[in-house]
Amino acid sequence: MGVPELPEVQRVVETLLPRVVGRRVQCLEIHRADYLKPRGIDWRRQFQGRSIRSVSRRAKRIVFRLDNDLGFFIHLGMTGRVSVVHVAAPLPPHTHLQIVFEADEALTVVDPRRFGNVTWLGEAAGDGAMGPEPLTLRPATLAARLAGTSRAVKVALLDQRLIAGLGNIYVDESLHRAGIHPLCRCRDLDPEAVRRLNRAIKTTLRRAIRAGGSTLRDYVDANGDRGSFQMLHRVYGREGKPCTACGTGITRWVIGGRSTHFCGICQPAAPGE
DNA sequence: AGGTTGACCTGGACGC
DNA sequence: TGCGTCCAGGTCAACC
Repeated sequence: MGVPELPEVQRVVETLLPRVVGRRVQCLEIHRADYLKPRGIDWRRQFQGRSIRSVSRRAKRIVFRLDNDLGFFIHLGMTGRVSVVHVAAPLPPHTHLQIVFEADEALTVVDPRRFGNVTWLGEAAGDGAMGPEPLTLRPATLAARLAGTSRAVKVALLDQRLIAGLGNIYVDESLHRAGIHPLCRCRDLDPEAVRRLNRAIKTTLRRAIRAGGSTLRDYVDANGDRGSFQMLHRVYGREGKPCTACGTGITRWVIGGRSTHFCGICQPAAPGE
């Protein structure tokens, strides 16, 4: 499991950037055409004679712009990895795409479970349906978006249309830091709780980025380096272990079909739960 | 609208 | 050792 969420994707972008920006594309090696979306794009023609102008992050996407401003993104899904390797190196299993640059180095996309994809954007930004970025989210914006739904906060925070970039790990960690029970209904959160949540999300994500993300099994950045934020997890993956704040055993429930970890003392149930 | 469930995939963990 | 089963979660689709 790698589970690239916002912090992991941020690290991948930071480590990938110096290795690909400004480089001219020599050719594409497409090993699995159905990993590329949408169908019907002539990928080789789009990359003919082009170079990479920029690499950035939008939510969990790695967004590339070519020197003609047309773009594409890589979504790593759950087990996706990117690296820049010499084309003579043995091809790793589950390699779906290689973007070969001059000097025979290739941006290599590997994804065993193929939950990820590479998507052609063209001129579009492609993020119309996505919610705002958590790191720059203002409390009033979060409050307004939460007020529009009665779903459990755990479920809503995983919905990329509400906020884009959080996944299962960082939702659980953020809710614990904010002292909010995962089953709290969004529109029942008072302004003070929303402020705490907004701050908790940012603090959690910033610290995770600083620690290089969470490596549970096999997440690595574009340099092949592992993250260490899993050492700092307060609830995720810690069922039955003592809460770092109060010592109570961490509870694990399935909420919205997702494994959910919380402290029953530090994250009290809302009235009626 | 919100809820629930399953499908997509593979590899690793676990039980017998 | 070796097989079968379960589980992980990002996203989408189906259905109630």
